[in-house]
Amino acid sequence: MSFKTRVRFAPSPTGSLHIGGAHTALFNWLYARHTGGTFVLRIEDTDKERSTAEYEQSIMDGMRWMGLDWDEGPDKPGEFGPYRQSERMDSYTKYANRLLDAGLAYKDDGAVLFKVPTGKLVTFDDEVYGHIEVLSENASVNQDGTIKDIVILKRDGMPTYNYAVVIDDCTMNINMVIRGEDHIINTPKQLLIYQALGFEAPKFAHLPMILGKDKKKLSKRQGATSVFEYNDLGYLPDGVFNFLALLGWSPKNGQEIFTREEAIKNFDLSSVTKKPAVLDMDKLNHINQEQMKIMDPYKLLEIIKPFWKDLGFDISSYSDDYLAFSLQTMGGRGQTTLQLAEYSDYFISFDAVKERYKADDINEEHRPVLKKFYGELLNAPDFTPEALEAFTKSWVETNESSMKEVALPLRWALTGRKVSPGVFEVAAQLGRDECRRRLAYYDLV
RNA sequence: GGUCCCAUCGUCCAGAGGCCUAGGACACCGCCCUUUCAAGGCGGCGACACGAGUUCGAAUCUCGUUGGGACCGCCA
Repeated sequence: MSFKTRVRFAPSPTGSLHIGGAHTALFNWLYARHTGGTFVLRIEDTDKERSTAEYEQSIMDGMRWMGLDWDEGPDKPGEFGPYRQSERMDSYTKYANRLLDAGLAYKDDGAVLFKVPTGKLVTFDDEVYGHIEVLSENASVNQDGTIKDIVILKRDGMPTYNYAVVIDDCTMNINMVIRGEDHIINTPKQLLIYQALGFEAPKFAHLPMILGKDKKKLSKRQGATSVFEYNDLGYLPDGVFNFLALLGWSPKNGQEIFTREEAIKNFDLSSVTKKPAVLDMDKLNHINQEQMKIMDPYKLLEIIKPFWKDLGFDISSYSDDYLAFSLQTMGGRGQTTLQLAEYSDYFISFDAVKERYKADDINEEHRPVLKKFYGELLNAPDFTPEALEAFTKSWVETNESSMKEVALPLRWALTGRKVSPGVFEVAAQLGRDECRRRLAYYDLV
């Protein structure tokens, strides 16, 4: 018997895709891909006031940015569509009538309410949290503790969340519901509706919350809002992906830096943790850096290009080969794409160097020595890092100089920075002519 | 207040009764390499919330306490 997994990510288009939503979407995606199942994107736009088409678009763009593709959704018709709740009104009224006819629901002020039964023990076995049971009269209560019947159709005719999810998950054949832990408390209410309708409930897997530094639930105001902000801050989709995957989960083999393929292969719902996780930007930085290291240099280049442009650099005269190798030469320095773009600016702009470095630290007594050395260095037969370094080492020895004395000023003249990759690697990448130009500008050759 | 959930280094995770004088990663600190570190190497600091049980033996099981979180909308 073949059983195909069907999971869904069901955001409401009342805001962009934020980090918590991305986390939930990611785990659904991982589960679907790991099991070879189907990942459905359903838009829960029953709040007519706050839902917008722009947010819906933004959420989808955010998911695409993260590399989370869905198999069925508003833009990808499938046999269980439509995929916006606002377009599924027929089923909501149909089942509401069924409940009404059975005497399990009633109308009040134009709304339809589901009558919460008493004395029933509602239980379910969460894939992450284990066995959970709640007395039906405790499933939905007012602030004062009295039973509160569940509104299923609002006065405006739209279904409420707890009702629409049940109808949709059921009619869309969703068999595994993976969502945030904040919904664990809603599950008994939904289960009551499943039972009243005679539906078979899906399995549930709740995910631990992601908390801010203050250990409070991440709100729209707190921390970054949309995942796109992470892009602007310099984070790779792969970095955010890897980082988020590690919040509440870790592969059995202990690997921390992994590709999407590895994550899919190793993903396992049973090893998801229950404890809420605090978002740690330091860790994100580190993972992002590691992801930049293993990323294909030409792909990384395409991501870096816009940052260089934003920084005001014109890179049109450089080949992709030169640019990509320049990034390679950076040797893993920089934690974000933004930093990488900044740190590597001397490969694409001498103006940036000139702005930073005025050569006023050059001791005039030493200038002749430097000129002599750089003059010879520029004429080195082989302009490779190894050859340049070997040449320099022997030169400082025979001329009673030191590496520090000649290499440090060279770094300053070439990069305008105190810190850089090995200066001979930088020189080789810049090329003989460019090195000559820069040294000449500072009157060092 | 009520209901539900959670509880291992500052943070993220390992740990599913003896392998734990609790392991890894990030951060932090120190050392090393080197022409520099924003790269690399090595090391250090640092936790089982508390109390009762159960057991020959508990971070792991049970109960309680404490602490934290979520939810209590005709929002989702």
